[in-house]
Parts: sequence; C-alpha cells; structure tokens
Amino acid sequence: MEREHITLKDIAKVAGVSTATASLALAGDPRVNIKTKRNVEEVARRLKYVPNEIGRSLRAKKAETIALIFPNTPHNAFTHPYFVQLLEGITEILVQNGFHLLLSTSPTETDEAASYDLILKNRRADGIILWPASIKDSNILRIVESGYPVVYLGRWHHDDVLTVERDDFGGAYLATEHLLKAGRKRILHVTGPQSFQVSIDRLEGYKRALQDYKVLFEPQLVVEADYTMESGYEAITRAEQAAISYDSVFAGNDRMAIGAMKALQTLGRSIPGDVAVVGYDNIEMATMTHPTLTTIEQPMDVIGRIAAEKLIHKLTNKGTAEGIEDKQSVVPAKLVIRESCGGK
Amino acid sequence: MEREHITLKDIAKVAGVSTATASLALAGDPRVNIKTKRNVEEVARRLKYVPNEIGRSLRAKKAETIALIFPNTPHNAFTHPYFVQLLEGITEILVQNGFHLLLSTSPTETDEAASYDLILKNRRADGIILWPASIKDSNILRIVESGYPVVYLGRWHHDDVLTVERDDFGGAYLATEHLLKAGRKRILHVTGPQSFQVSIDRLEGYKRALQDYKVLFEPQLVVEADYTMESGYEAITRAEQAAISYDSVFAGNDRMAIGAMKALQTLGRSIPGDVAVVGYDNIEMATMTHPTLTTIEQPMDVIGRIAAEKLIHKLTNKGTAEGIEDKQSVVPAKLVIRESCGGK
DNA sequence: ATGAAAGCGCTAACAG
DNA sequence: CTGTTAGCGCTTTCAT
Repeated sequence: MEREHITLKDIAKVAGVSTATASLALAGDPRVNIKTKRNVEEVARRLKYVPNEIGRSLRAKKAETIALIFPNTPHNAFTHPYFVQLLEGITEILVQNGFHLLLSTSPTETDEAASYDLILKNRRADGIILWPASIKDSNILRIVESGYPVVYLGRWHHDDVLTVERDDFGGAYLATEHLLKAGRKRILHVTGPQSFQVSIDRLEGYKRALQDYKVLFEPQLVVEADYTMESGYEAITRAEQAAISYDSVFAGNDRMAIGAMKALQTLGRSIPGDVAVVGYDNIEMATMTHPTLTTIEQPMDVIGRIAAEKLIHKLTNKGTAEGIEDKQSVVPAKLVIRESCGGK
Repeated sequence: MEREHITLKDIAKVAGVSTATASLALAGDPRVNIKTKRNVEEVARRLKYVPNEIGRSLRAKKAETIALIFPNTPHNAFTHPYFVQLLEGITEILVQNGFHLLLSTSPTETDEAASYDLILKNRRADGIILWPASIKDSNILRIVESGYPVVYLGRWHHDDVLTVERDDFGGAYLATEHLLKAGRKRILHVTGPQSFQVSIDRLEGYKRALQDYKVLFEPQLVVEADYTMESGYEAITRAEQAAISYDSVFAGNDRMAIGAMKALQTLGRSIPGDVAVVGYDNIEMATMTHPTLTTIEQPMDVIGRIAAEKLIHKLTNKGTAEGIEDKQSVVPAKLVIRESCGGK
C-alpha cells in the first residue's frame, strides 16, 4: 500500500542520463538530442512518471492554483442558489488553463482576515476570487487593496481593483420596463432589506425605468421585505391592508415573487390578468409555479468565467478572452419571459 | 507590488539564530530556550511571517489537502441541489482539522482517469473524496481499488473501500410506510430511470414496505419517469389514461412529485384528500408548493462531514468522531412531514 | 548535447 | 540548548 513515488531521479537513472537532462527532455527543450528525448519519454511513460507539483511549485514560486474564498455566514444563504453556477464558470476556465481550485470558507467572521492572508502568504494559491459577505467588511478591504492578485465579485470603490459584478440596476430596469411596456403603470416593488447594496441597486433600477417611461414614482408602492417567500406573502397582505392599488408586482427576488403570487391568488386576483408579476434570479422554482414566473436571470457562470479569466490573465499575462484587460466588468442581466406577465 | 516574502531565513537572521532554531522555536519544541523562543516569536510576529506551506509540504511529503472530485457530466445535474450541502459538511470538518479543499472537475468523461491519477500522484492532495458519476465507471474502479486514500460517496462492492452512502432504500421505505400508516393502500410509485441505482434502490424500499405491511405489490402501480417535473406530470397522465386507480403517489424525487401534483390538480383531484403525495429530496421548492410537500430528506451535509472525517482519520489516525473506524457508513434518510399527505 | 551543482523554504538528524 | 548539514523533487544556469 505504501507505494513509492517515482521521481525524476528514477527516470534519469533508468534512462541513463542526469536529472537535468531528463527534466529538459520532458519539458521538450530543443537543446536535447531527439534520441535521448525519445528514450526519456519512453521511460517516463513506462514507469508512469507523474511530476510532483509541490516540488515544481517550490521551485517556480507559484502554485498554479487560485482560491475561491467565501464567508460561510448564515445570511449568505440567499446567494446560495448561484453558488454552483459560479463554481461551474470558474472551474471551466481553470481547467482550460491547467489551474487548480482551492476552496476556502472562513469559519467565523473574525477569522476571515487571517484566512485571507494565509492563503496568499503561505503560497498555497497564486491569487484569489473573493465572494463578498456583506457590503462593508474591513477585512476584505485590507486584502483587496493590498495589491495581491484578487478579483472581487462586486463593486469596489477603487479603480485599481479587479472586479466582476452583476448588474442589479440594469436587471431591475429590465424587469420594470417589461411591465411598463405591457401597459402596467402602478408597479408595486417588493424590495429586500435596504441595508443590502443589492436591494438598493434594484430599487434604483426600478426608479430609473419609471422615470424614463414618465411614470411618477410613488414611495408607497415600495414595500420592504426580507427575501423570504413568507415576507413576500406578507408584503402583499400589508399593501392590501393599506389599500394601495397596483396592477403589477416587481419583487426583488423570486422567492418573494412566489410568496406574492400565493398571496394574490389567496385574495382572488388573477395572474397576470389582474396583477402581473416579475421576479428576480431565475431560480429553478420559477419554472414550476403556476403561472410560471417571468424573471431576471443573472448568469453567474459567466461571472465565474470572467473572474477566473481576469485573474489568470493578471497572473500569467495570457489573455484568453476579450475584455479581460478591463479592470472592472459588469455582467448584464437577462429578462426571462414566462407566463406571469401575460404577453409572450 | 512585488512584495518579497519573508522566509524562515529572514526570521533567523533578524533574531540572530539559525534557521533550525527558528523552526524549532516556532514549532514550540521544548528543547529551545524559552527566551530564544520568545525572541523568535517576537520577530516572526513583527515581520508578519507566514510559513510557506509549499516548502513544508515538500519536506513533509503531504499537502494537508484533500480533493473533492466530481465529474461534470450533464446528467449529473439532478444531484446538484445537494452539492452545496455536501460541500458545507466537508469544509466544516476540513477547517476544523486544518486541511484544505481542492475542488476538481473532470472536464470530460474520458479525461477522468487521468484527472484522478494526477491529483494523487502529483501530490497536490493527500486523499480524495469521490462523487460518482454513474453506476459503473471503469476509471473510478481503478482509483478506488488502488489502495489510495479515497472515500467513495456511494456503494462499493469491495469491503476494503471507504464509503459513505445515503440510504435510498430506507428513505423509500419511510415514504411508503408513511402513506401506508395513513391508510393508503394503492400507492402509485413514480420512479426515475431504472438504469440508475438510486431508482432501483428506492423501488426496492417501496416494495419492502408494502410487503411488511401486507399490501400486495402491483407492477402496474409503478410508472417510470426521468426525474424531471414534466415527466412527473406525464406519469400521472399516463396512469390516468390506463385507468389505473390509486389513492396516493410516491415520487422518486420532489421534481416529479411537483409535476404529479400539478397533473392531479389539473384533473380536479384534491391533495391530500383524494390523493396523498410524497416526494424525495426535500428541495427548497417542497416548502413552497400548495399544499406543501411531504418528502424525504437526505442530510448531505452529514454525508460530507462523515466522508471528510473518515478520510482525515485514515490520513492522520486522528479520529474526530465515533463510528469513523467503520469502513462503510450509511446515512439514514429522514421523513419530513408537510401537508401533501394530510395528518400532521 | 549533456552533466554538475545550486537552491526554492522548510524540517530533522546529528553534533557540539 | 543551538548550529551544521542534508535533503524533500524540481528546474536552471553554467561548464564541459
């Protein structure tokens, strides 16, 4: 069971050359005689030689690895649906470039700083992709502005920092515009907590669309909830009690939209007849409701891909796609039209 | 921006000792003088010294890292809902033990073998957790039976292999039993493709429960679908056309259960009045349907935790929890009672 | 075209 | 108690 690993030395010995030559031969260096090269390769293949990357890393001072760091805080939960998609995008690019992915959670919020530092300083990874926990985080600040190779998944107030962000403003604009174009004028916006940047941005997108379509913004048409389905349900109930009249709902996420639909159906309103509904996120559930939910999709796999490309570009200067040179990228959201808004 | 990393040598120089002493001092070796130790620690702290783990790994011949390998094949999609949970369980244990997690997808099926080998042979990780793609996979076979430190998430036909598996049989038994206890006798079982071991096991659990409760198994009450919501819908339609009578449905997963509920509602059957429904998986959506869906939960975080513990135990001989000594573990499923079956 | 030797950062055996 | 030395596996001058 205790298998000895065959090293370059073994190959060299068997092939009757020095390790230096063996190394060069396997690296395909043109200086080495073609016959020797063939021979070394033959031996390596026969002995199933696999280079030890730790040795190589030590020498090269790089690990060919990037780390994805995400704080495992409870309220991060509502971003979870995207996590797998993000991962898919990232891994796709990494695999293409022969990089590895180190996944790192910060166990507790206070340990975060340490965690970030370690990963980079201990040379386990050459760069990191940072999935933000909340709007402000002094720990993140340090690492992001330290000049280390970091891609931040969100907005950052400093132009030197590489970032990839989704377009919450634009997505909300799209959603609102869709309702406006369908002739709806009184759009109830169920927002998430306004302490989150996401919620603020989506509200702004909503406002801007109204403005562009010359519809007066009415503060009473904005009701705050907390991104859960239940809170979406209650938001409608509250609006009802307040006797607010509206012909459509734009919810800050799909869960709230689904809660809202339930509430509306309980109240006997038809969707989209009486009230049209748009959500945000395009979670799987949006395809299964009745009626199916029109919503905004955020291509998290694209975000992952761009982030990985940016980082690898910074690390290796090998650009793999266009636009990678830009420090900041905003990935546009997409309108996914289903039944809950009528039309097609 | 090109920061020089401070190494042990730097610490030693500044502290006026040899690197050996510095190393011992930082390792807390009792042989080194307390004053020297303090001094070295002082210097290390002041210079913000972080040991280079690559160097350490090379020396120690271990990476303090385990890899999670999962094949990124399309039909793996239906297992996705669990992936994040699994990850949570794994990382929790790894963090506790100071291990790192390397995530590895096999880009294509043919590359899998290579991918498995590499991770271990190139010494990037000390052990791996294997998330199986399909029932049979000759690539997996090699690595699992190679004697390398591997934990396989599923069943394996060889007793020496470390495995952690969920209990599909038991879960299906629970679901069926729940219906039987509620007085339902004609349980329609909507299965997934019988080419998957999951589907087979769940069908077996269903049969066994019937048998234990002295209810005759009727083959016509088993209809095969493909784990999508649409197929669940169609399964009911087909059963209807075949004029099969039933008073309840046990679906092989929640998606099909939801599809089935839709179909039943379209047909004017009340749930659970006319037909009780149980799903499997406890996806988030199960809490949002109307009525909410009674289902079976598989604690994937527990599976992840056990897998990580087993592996670390094998690697370090440090047992962190009971039952880790066992080569094989089966993690029991749990019945989650909601509205779709009536009762409470 | 090939080999000898140095060194990446760390630890451990052995002296002193 | 501390320093010297060697070596983990690899690559890369620098000689030959």
